[in-house]
Amino acid sequence: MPELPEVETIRTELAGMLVGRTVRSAKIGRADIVGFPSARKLELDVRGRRVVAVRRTGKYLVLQLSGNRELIFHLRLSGHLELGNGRTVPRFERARFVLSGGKTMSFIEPRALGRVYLVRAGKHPRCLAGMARMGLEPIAREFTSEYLAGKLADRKASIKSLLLDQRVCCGVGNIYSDEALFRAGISPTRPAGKLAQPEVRRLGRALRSVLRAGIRWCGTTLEDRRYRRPAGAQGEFQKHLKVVGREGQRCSCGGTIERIKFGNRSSYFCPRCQH
DNA sequence: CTTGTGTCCTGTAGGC
DNA sequence: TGCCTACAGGACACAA
Repeated sequence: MPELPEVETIRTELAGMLVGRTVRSAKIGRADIVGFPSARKLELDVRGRRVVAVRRTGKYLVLQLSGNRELIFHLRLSGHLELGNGRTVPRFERARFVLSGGKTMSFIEPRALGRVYLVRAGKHPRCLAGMARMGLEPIAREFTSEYLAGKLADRKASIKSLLLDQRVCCGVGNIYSDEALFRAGISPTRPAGKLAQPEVRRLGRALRSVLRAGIRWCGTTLEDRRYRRPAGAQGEFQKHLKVVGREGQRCSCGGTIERIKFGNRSSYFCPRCQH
């Protein structure tokens, strides 16, 4: 569930707290959340490394460490990172990093689908292959309507499913894709290749603006999900959602928001605003 | 290559 | 009260 705006919010907050500190120790509480190399190897190899920078690429959070290492997190659906002082053990803590100065960073993941990886900088194992194949972020300068049009051309799959494909535009997930399609006035079920040029332009602009707004409001915290900022605060963008979570409610146009299923995921839209 | 489907994972909500 | 099932969904494996 953490999408680009949530991970970017986490990145900013972590950077202020972590950069310059050294990882004193790491404890993996549950081995299968380590995607690479292994729980034991990660614990041993991360020790003593200094956090040089905190970066983000798509939904991946990258802690750049001294000695040419990257500690990479993917929070998937329910993962989050929490800063603490070492006095308490949060519920669902799967990994803990103790830093110089007594701070701790807990990797909390109730569903255990999120992953942490420790790799040589730039050298990604097979389990991180998706990272190398990611498309441009909609907030990148190079993300033009020509770029988006090229990705959608001749594709028969629905625009909704392609927006979720990280090779098309990375960082977008279920919430922000629905909100962008609403703002662009495009139905999620439309075959991507059938979008007209002005629609693609509108969609590109909508993606950009909705992600920027998500960042500005520090992400989306929905009632039934667990996104929290590392210091514990909630996001605020849920107050600005137009369709997500509003099934059966009135759209500002007077129509009723609907929810449809795409395989395993749901998509919210207004059939009167979106065509 | 493209597209659709199943799988992972487990707390929570809702039904009976 | 308590058990059971469905659901949430990002990424990837896999089938057609």
